[in-house]
Amino acid sequence: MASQAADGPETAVASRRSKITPEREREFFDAVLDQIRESGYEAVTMEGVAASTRCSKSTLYRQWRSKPQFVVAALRASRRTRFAGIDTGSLAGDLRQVARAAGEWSGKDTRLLQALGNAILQDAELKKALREALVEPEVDALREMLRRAVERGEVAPDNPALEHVPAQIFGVLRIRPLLEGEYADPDYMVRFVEACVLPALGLAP
Amino acid sequence: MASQAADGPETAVASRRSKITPEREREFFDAVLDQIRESGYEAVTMEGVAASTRCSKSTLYRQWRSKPQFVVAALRASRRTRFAGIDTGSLAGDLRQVARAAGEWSGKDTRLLQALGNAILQDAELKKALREALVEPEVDALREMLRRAVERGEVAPDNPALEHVPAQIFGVLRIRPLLEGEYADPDYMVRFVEACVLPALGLAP
DNA sequence: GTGTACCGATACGGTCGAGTACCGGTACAC
DNA sequence: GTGTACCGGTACTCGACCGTATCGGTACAC
Repeated sequence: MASQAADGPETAVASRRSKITPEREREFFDAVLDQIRESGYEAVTMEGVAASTRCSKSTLYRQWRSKPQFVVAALRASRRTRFAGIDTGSLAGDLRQVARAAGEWSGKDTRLLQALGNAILQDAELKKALREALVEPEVDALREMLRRAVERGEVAPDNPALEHVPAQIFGVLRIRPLLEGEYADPDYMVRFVEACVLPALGLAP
Repeated sequence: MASQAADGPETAVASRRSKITPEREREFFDAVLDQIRESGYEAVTMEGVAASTRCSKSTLYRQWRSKPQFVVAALRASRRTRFAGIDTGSLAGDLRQVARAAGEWSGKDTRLLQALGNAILQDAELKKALREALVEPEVDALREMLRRAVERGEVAPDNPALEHVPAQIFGVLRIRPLLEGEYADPDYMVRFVEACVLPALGLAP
């Protein structure tokens, strides 16, 4: 936020005549997110990030006013849409692809979600950034798939399972480490979609 | 752990000739869990707990060696089985009861789970205590219901949705705050069970 | 070549909380 | 009544980390 200027689509920091290249900025962001995944939000220190990227603490504080703002910037810059673009022609096919993709990045993203744990309960800005980076783009993409399926007549528009598809998929991703001690992998996610999501939508596997 | 003796089924602290009654101990545990829910594990201080229960920090450190061990003891003492005892005669009835019960305590327990966030990634003892207190008893009770249903012939023993029922229910509980901004309530949970869990098991609502 | 402005390094002030030590008071045992 | 052992209160040590200040070095502009 502090690093975003309203003067064009160029990268954030370049507009402040900083010598930090976008690639260098990416290194900072990757480093802080990695450390969050490893040690949790509270345990991450600006000194640790500075050390691991071989820059000085001053540099980080010059670009971002505080630790929360730094992390928020890192999250915003990591916004991704991994489900967008999936369109196999059938809902079952789409959801299998979603399951595979979700299983691929489950370890990294679920861990990040978990490691930010109580931090997002305390910091509304952080929570918003997390939702916009990791959750909303994917939910939107899922809803778009479901809309297409309804349009094609694969699923009745009033099927009550429709609204729960995102919760089913993200919920299982999130909870599996706690239930079974390991992150959800692509095979597991495909089995889950075929065993639970598709039948609830009235689609035979 | 430090407060558990192997000399009988009596309460932990009494065996150490402490003047802390079990009721008083319960106050300590409730206080620390409440503060965790409110501020997160890292932000909870022994001083804060002592102040809110009008005891001294010394007392807490006399009974429990450190903050992690204190929290672990509080979790162990809060072990509950809210699903055990549900037996309506049909799986659909059982799962509706489960949904209602889960919706009731969802706010408190989901919040606790979230607030312990990254702490359980760092402290294996804490993670174990949390699983044993909040997760395993309920999962066991669920599995027992499903076993009875299979025995009654309501569900085919090889139905692939069987193994995913706990993940579906706990997953949705856990993820809803992030997706929709509010905890799952009993009505929502019942709708979810009827729209997704029962159909996947081949049971018409 | 000179100025400017950012870089890395380091040192510093301030805050906060874990865990310890010590104190006087008091309840209970015998 | 005397001893023992725990209680609450407070003061303390110690370490960690946020955020600031300062300084010499250096790349780029012109």
